Amino acid sequence: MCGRYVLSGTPSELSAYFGLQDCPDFLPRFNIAPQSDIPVIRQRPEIGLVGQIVRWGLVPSWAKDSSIGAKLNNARAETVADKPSFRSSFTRHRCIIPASGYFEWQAVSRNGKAFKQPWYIRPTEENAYFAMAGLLAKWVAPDGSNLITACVITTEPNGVMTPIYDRMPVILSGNDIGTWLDPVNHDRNVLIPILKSVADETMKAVPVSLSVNRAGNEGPELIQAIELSE
DNA sequence: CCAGACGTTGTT
DNA sequence: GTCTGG
DNA sequence: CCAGACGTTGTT
DNA sequence: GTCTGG
Repeated sequence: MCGRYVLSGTPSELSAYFGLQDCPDFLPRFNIAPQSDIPVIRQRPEIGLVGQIVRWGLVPSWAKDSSIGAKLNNARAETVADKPSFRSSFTRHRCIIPASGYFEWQAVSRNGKAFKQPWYIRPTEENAYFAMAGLLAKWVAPDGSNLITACVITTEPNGVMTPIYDRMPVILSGNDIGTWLDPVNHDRNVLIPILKSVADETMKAVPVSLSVNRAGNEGPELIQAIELSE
């Protein structure tokens, strides 16, 4: 899955990489947790690609209160087009969630004890970004205010992720990014097939320290590779 | 028909 | 809003 | 995702 | 065990 990630670049770097027409300000983050405000990329008709800050944790428009968002950090690619919580977002409100990399926890046994080893997964290419496939939803609070939220779509693991975990975020590349973001594209026969695990060569995984476990911790040391002891 | 759920993950 | 269960 | 709390009453 | 907060 994808429950913690990194976006360490600046708005101008992100704009240059993805060709954004506009991007709000944001700070570099090394430990982004669900319920955080995050930058996403969407396509505006007549304008092009733009950045926008939304909350991670999808709140569907029909929700009675926003608490359901705490559960909807991810959506499964296999069912996203059909589930009531995601269906309309899949048809109309797709986005890219840009990431410098993401974390995954590997269940291991060390000295006979269950233990979770965190890994950092980043693009093979330096200074590149992952374009994670995401969904958006707008929820209107009882007081009339709007809440825009997002979730990350997950799929089966590729060869890099299989030893670590049995799910991974959908990462789009090349033409698939434009196809996914095109707001007039409502064809599930086109959209569903691009939600596959990305090629092994595009990513590398390194083990990192347990510091990342605590969501309040921040800083580049969180993505520093460590030596694994037996 | 109305009522109630609507999700993923991991763990048992 | 829309689907499932009763 | 993981970490940490999980409660009421009354007093400061 | 389950929910909330980060």
